[in-house]
Amino acid sequence: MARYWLLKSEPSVFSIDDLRRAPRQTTSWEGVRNYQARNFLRDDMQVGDQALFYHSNVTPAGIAGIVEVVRAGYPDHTAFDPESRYYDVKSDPARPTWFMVDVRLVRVFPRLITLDELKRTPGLETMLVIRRGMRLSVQPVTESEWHVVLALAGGEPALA
DNA sequence: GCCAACGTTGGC
DNA sequence: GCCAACGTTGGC
Repeated sequence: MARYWLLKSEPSVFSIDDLRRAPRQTTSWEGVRNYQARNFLRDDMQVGDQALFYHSNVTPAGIAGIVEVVRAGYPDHTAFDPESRYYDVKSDPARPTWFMVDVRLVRVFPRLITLDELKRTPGLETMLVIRRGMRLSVQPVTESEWHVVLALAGGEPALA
């Protein structure tokens, strides 16, 4: 049973356009350094799960499209690379602390679904991403929330 | 750039 | 284990 997720990325670091131009429109979701998010990546995300691609720390913030998990959790090797911005001196390759998944672009929405719009949409009242102070960068999304968001995106799928 | 909210660290 | 200090996130 596929699950639904929301993945945050700052577009100045990695945007949905970057993913669209990436080889095979696939990327590793590296650099998550929060334990709760790590647990989702390591333990819960499965091949075939789909995720909303959320642009954070930008005006306006919002959902830009959909990705699909194509590889389940595996160690985030950037934690072992001193040259990486995600290097973590305390992460032991023999017992990795941090994990990542691979995702492939499924769809770019014809327009950004803004955070403000999410907040005003019936059916999304308890969606995690609209919660004040919610910093979790990997979040579960319920099936009903998923369908409401896709209805907002509207129209025919804008395929990647 | 500001700053509130949050997660982590580390002294005790 | 407590909790103040600190660094980061992320909306605005």
